[in-house]
Amino acid sequence: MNTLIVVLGPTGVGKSDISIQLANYFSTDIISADSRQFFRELSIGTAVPNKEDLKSVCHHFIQSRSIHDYYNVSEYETEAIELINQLFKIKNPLILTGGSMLYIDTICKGIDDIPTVTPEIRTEVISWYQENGLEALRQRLFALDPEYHGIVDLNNPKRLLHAVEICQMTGKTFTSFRKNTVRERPFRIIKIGLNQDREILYQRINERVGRMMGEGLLEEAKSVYQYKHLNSLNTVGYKELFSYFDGNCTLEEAVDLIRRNSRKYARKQLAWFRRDGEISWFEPTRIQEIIAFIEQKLKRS
RNA sequence: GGUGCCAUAGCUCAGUUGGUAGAGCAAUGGACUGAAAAUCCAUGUGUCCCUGGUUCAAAUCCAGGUGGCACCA
Repeated sequence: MNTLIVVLGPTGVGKSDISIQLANYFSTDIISADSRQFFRELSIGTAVPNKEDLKSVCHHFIQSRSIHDYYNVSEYETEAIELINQLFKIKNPLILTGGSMLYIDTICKGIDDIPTVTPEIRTEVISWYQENGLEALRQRLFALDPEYHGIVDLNNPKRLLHAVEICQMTGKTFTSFRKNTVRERPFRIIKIGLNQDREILYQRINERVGRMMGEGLLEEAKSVYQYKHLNSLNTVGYKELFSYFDGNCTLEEAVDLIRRNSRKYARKQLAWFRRDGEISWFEPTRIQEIIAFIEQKLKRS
């Protein structure tokens, strides 16, 4: 049976390094599950692997899109699963790595079939919300889909907006699309989680931000500043610098904020991964242990 | 050496006329189905610098001490 090795962990823990070592060891490719490394205009701030690494190991879904493209997790699922199935014809195991929790879960378990919202509907619902406010949005959802209204976080506008969009567009309830069915994949999945002492992780994150600045993150952010409204640029490392360009803070404050938001992101990732009982955790320095663990699992099939 | 100001949460500081303390930041936990590096929710016991004194009651008033800052010698 084919095997997908999923390498996951908080930002800055060293997923890329480990993945590249594993890819070399197993002579295979890496598929990215990183919702920001997709974008070719962003490389320093998203910490894409360096050129030599990209040359030595074949990476997929790295810088394959533009920040101007609309993209979502469902499209990613379709494309990535198709690619994985293709690659399994010639390579096994394959490696999936990245920090985007929802994207990883989508590859492992699938996601319900919900229609993609058209730009017209999205614009309409958002502007309606901006005019009428959160309470009105809640009421609109209650009228369209009382069941979802009962379970959704009523303080979270994005959740409410999406449900309303779907109801509005399809004439059906959002609930009717939410089946929560786990899709069986035709391959086995081994989840390798990387984590380390919180203090060391934070130190690594802080240092990495400094390194990014040294590599020219400021210039990179400047080059996309005019598109700052794009969702793809609502990203740690960029939004803080945009705020500096707007004159809302000093450069030093912006860089501090990047560090802080990166740390928060790491914590959020860990919170998500904590719920997943299928992950085997390792220190990022223990590459030999990780290889031995995988070898043992592979042998058992 | 003299005078003045300051000392409260990891940090920066609030604390009104005495009634045993609370903001921001940091930190931490949680949620999560097509915007996910997004979005949302929750969490504050700390010798109120120390020792005495006044008082029913002191972070708050008084005295002394210690440390810091400023100014004058």
